[in-house]
Amino acid sequence: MTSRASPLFLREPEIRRGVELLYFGYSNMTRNADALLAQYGLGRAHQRALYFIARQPGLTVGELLRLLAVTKQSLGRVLTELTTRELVASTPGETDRRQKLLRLTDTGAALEAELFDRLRERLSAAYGRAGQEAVTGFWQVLEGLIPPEDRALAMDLSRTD
Amino acid sequence: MTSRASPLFLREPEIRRGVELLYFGYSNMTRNADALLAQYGLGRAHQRALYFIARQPGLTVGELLRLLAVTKQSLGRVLTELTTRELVASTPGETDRRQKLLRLTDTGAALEAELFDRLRERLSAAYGRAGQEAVTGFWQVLEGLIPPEDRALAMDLSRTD
DNA sequence: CAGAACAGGTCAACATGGCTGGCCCAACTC
DNA sequence: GAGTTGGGCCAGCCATGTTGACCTGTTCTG
Repeated sequence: MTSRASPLFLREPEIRRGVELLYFGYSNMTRNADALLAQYGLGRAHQRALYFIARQPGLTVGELLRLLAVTKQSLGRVLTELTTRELVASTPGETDRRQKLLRLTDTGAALEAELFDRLRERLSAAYGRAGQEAVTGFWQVLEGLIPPEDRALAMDLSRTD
Repeated sequence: MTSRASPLFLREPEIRRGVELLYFGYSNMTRNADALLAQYGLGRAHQRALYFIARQPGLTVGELLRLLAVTKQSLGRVLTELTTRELVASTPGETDRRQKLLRLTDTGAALEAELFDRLRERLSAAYGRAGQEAVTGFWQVLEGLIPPEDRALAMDLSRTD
């Protein structure tokens, strides 16, 4: 079809390679935290919530919903458990008191740090092997995978870094 | 701790950025095929099986198990459905007749192509925006996320490209 | 100020896709 | 002939996603 006119790196084998690497890379990074999660009797859904609350303390339930792109129901379950176990706490919004501003408790923060270490372990090894330039490319491609309308949301997490 | 001595791109904000982009990028790419899968009444597990069978026709059940890193039980369910719906077929191995060499039927291949198009849509847009150099970096980092002992397995898929 | 819109919580019910453990057959290996 | 291996399949469990309905309280708006 159009492949004759496309640059080499846009042809099927190169796309397939990306699909596979993305699959394997993502799986392996996340799998690395599973053993730890199991010790605490938590699942990946809990980890994701902890992660984003750690990343942006004071975010609202609605914001977290948009980030995770799951239903209120799914998130609710996870959030209730995390709150019951005193890993997450919340305070009413200041300007809008309907909102709940989420944050980690000390225990929650400690656990999140431990979980993050498992991710870091993998990712920083990969960064180190590949080098700064490669890391930049890695970011660029991944950023392009996010639909434009969602991009700001995701990028905002790095706002204050 | 050691962060003072590390190159800038190995510090926490850069690692966090990678974690997030990997999460959002992976989610968005795969989500793009969901509507199509739903039309056929299939799930992501089916797509993954179809994908790898398309990628390496004639691979055995055991090889597929290793690639997907799930249990025999989980894969079995998926494979039975795909076979019943005549999307996947198999022939006994030539040297070892216990093995089943998996391949897609014509219908299966057509469906896989359609599914792959959804992935390609996203990924090639991202590749195009980022450029050849970035794509190389993207590959390098992701490759480093795969534990060394599994790397050969994953890389073998690109053998014949 | 009344009513609509919104943030969040919760219920019941269901689907998907992981998992374990056990047990089976047929084929290959020694 | 005995043990190992490739694959299949049973029952049952768990985590996490979904829908749709409905409730409370807060905020916004005419």
